[in-house]
Parts: sequence; C-alpha cells; structure tokens
Amino acid sequence: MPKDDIRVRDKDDSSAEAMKSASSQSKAAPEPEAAPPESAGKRGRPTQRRRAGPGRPEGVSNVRDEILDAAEIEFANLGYAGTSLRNVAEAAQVTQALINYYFGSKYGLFEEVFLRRGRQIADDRMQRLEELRRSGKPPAVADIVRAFLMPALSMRSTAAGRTFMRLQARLHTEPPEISYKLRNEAYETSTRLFTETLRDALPHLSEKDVYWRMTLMIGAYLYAFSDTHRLEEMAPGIVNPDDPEEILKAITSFVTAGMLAPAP
Amino acid sequence: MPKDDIRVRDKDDSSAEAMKSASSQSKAAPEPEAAPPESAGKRGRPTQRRRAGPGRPEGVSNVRDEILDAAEIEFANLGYAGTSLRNVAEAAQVTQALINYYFGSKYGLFEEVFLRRGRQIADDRMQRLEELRRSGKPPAVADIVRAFLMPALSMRSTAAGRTFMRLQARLHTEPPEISYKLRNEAYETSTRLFTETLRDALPHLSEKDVYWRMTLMIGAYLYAFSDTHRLEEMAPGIVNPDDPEEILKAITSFVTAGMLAPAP
DNA sequence: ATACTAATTAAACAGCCGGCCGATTAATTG
DNA sequence: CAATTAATCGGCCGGCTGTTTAATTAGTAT
Repeated sequence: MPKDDIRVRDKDDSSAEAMKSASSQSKAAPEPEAAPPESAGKRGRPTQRRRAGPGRPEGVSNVRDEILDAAEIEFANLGYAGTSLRNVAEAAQVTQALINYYFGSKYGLFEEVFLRRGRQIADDRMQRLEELRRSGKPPAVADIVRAFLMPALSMRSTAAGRTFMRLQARLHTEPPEISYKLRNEAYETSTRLFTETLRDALPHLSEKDVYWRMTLMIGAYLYAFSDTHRLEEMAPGIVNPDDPEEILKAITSFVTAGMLAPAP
Repeated sequence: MPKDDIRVRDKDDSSAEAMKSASSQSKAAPEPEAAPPESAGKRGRPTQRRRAGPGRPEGVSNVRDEILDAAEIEFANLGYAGTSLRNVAEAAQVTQALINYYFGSKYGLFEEVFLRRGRQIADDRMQRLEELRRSGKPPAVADIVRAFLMPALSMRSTAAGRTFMRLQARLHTEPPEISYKLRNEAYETSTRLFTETLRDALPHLSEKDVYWRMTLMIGAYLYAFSDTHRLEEMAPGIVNPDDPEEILKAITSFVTAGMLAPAP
C-alpha cells in the first residue's frame, strides 16, 4: 500500500523563479490597471464596489476570504511544501482552479495568507510605539518590550490568530526563497523602529548587543506563542499555555530582564 | 509551463499510521534478531564486524553514512515534506532503492538523521551537568545555562553541525506526528534533568515559572543557532553570527538574566 | 433581449512522488 | 569451486502535484 507524503522540486527550476511567476504573468487574474490605486491587490479583493459599468460587478463574493482562511490552517499545519492546493480547495469548498484564479499561484496564495495578518501585527506594534512616544519621556525597556509583544499576544485570542502564529513560526524556518521577502515586507520597518528605540533605552549596550537581544526576544516569543513547544507535555496540568495573562507575565519578565542585563 | 513544489497527503491515511510503518515491516531490511544487543539499529550499521559466517560481511560499506549526510542537508533546507528521496539519492550518489534498503521508509531516514546528532547533544548536556554537580556545591544559574547551551553551540563548529541546528529548528515546527516522538526520544530525559536542577537554583520561582523560562530559553537558542534569523540582514557588517565567542556571550548573558528575573 | 464582464467549473496536462520488485554484483566461508 | 549473504541497481506502479484551458453560469448595464 503506497502511502506517504510527497514533494517535488524541479532541479533546473529555481524556487526564486517560481516565486517571480507568482505575482506577475497571471493571465487568469489580470491586474486591474485602471483600478483605484489604493487597492493594489491582484484580484477580486472585496474592496468597495467598483464604479459602475457593464458586466458582473467585482468583489461581491466572499469566497476569496474563505480560501485564505482554509489555506492559513493548512500552511500552518503542514508548511509550504506540505500543503496541497487540492486540500485547501476541499477545505474551502471551492474548486482548485478558483485558487489560481484569485491568487495566480500557490506562492501567491501563501503570500497573501501571511501578509494579511503580518502587516496587521506590524501596524499594531508601530501604533503602540507611537503612543509610548507621545506620552512624553523616553519609554522604559519594559514598555518597549510590551509594545512589541502585545500585538502578537492579542492575535492569539482567536483560533485563527493562534493558527497564524504557528504559521509565522514555520515561516522563519522555511527556505530563504520563500521566507525572506515576506518577512521583510511585513516586519522590516517596525523591527528597525523598535531596534532604534531600544538602543536609546539601553545606552550601555553596543549596537551589536542590541541586535542580538532583539534576535533572542524574537526567537523566544515565536516559540512561546507557536503552540509547538513541549511545555504542556512536560508539565501537564501545571502550565496553561492558553492563558494570555500567564504568558504575558512570563515572557515580559524574562525578556525585559534579558534586555537589561549588563553588557556581556 | 507547469512548475513548482508539490506535496501529497492522503486523506484517510493518518500520518501517525504512516510513521508506524517506518520502523516496522521493513522486509528488505529485516531486524537482525539474534544480533548483538548493543547495536539495536535497523540495518547495516557500521558496527564492529559481525561474528563470522558465510556470505558478504555486514557494515563494510560507508554508503549508509553518506546517505545520512546528504539527507541531513536536504531535510534542513526543505523540511520533511519538502524533501524528496530522489534528491537525497542523487546528492548521496546512490540509487533511491538503497535508501529504502537501509532505512525502510522516508520517515525512518528522517528519524535516524535527527537522532544521531540529537542524542549526541543530549548526552553532552547531561555529562556537563554531571561534572557541575561533582564539583561540590549547587551550581549557579549561569553555569547551568552554559551547560545547556554549550553542546549545541559547539556542534555549530562544523558545517554539518550548523546544518543540523537548522534541521532542529525546523523539527520543532513540523506537525506533531513527525516531531513529537523524535524530540521526546532525544531530549526528554536531559531537559527534565535541567528543569529540576534549575528549580533548585531558583527557589523563588514556582514550578510553572521555571517551565516557562525553560521554554523561552529553548526558543531563543533554537532561533539564534539556526541561521534563519534576520540578524545579518538587518545589521550587515555589524554582527558576525558565525563567531562562537560572540554568540556565547550574547545568549548566556541574556538568558541568565532572564532566568534570574524576579518572579512575575 | 443583448452585450459585457466576473465568477466558477470540469477536465486535462505534464511531471514528480514514495515504495517496491527482480536481477545483479561484491565479498566472504567451506 | 559452490554456497551464502550483503549491497546495489534499473525500472515500474499507482497516485498526487500545480497549473492551464475551454466552456458555462451569474449578475449588471444598455
């Protein structure tokens, strides 16, 4: 009985090239060139109804979001290579061709799944940082750490949000061709902003040390928020990884102390 | 031009069942039931030559290890689902059938790739902990942290070791059917030992808090050691993620301070 | 109605997947 | 030498992959 997981990778077809074909060359989903500029999406986004005209109006179907929701679960559980568009289509109760119609390619779908919530977290972070700055004096390290972590933590309040956090943890371990562009697009600006703010709050540290501690904080929260750790396995009943208060206290005290440690 | 990555997942064939078939039922590579008990491996391990007998002697080929080395790279770069036995075979310059001959199945191969170095790290950790205990008084938190991190750090001194650390970071995000059993088998005993030692060294913390801080430490080091972080991208030239001294100082100071933080 | 466009479908395509088999070669013993 | 066992090979199988195409349906404006 032949069974198991499979994957394919073309030898002479670099993944980078495959990526490129994602956002370009989508004949089935042509870019609306004369569309309103604020909706730079690729197709059928449920934006406000287009200016009238003959033909069926665009954006009246909610199938697009149902595909994104189903894909989020599949990608989070099985990774990029492990996910098949057939399973996504089945879970979203649509035909497989619809996915290519809306997203052009598998990578195009992955891109939108990740960016829709990734951008949301990044925006939330920057907004909290801005509020911190508006309230006068330079913010304390603990406040900066909280502003960085809270958006991801509140995302965990819904099942879909928790799924996304698992997807995000996975993304960081995917091959560079898949992951680099996406996490840069989502997080580069906000992470750079936090690093600078942290530098000002930790003047006794070198630039290098601040970068390292940012990295360690990111690794810690990705793992702690991803539900992939072995905590409940090792300490069943003792730890409740779904209690946001518990998580917040545990991680902020640890990370803040780490940030404030004397220069190594 | 059809191209891209593919994967398959049977609908009514749970992965867990697929796993099971890995270590059992290998007809081509039968378990040597009357073999010396210390070599509990599945086949052809280059153990000491077997007691004489007719036929070609076992374990004179080093192909087995070449397959493991090639598979380690593929699994680390592309994940479990993303890796194909064909590519592994090509990289190891053997036929695909040989992989099944030696390892029974794709999962059997993955299992051995992970455990051979995972166990090594776990053993190294416990040995260092034992030495710490032998040297009299209860060990300090900083010493415990170092004993936990050093084995993984020194593994990074070779290219293959760095590859394994990436594989390990990936393993933690793989689906439970693939990952749980393996990381438990490799790390459960040593992690439990470290947690207990840490409890004694941090009497002001509750059991729950110690578990959380272990989790945060693990997340931080997995990410920092995996070469998947964006450090050199964000700070090109400033940070050298390959300098073990730099890494050691950065992570031990951060983690030790986090461990010693007041109870949340 | 009819023209027009978006949304959706079924079917097919070309290609890679893991597992398995029979046959062959290599190395040893008696 | 023959017998025996390990190691290795080439090739096939059913099945799943992402993508494409041609055709159809749904909804709106004239």
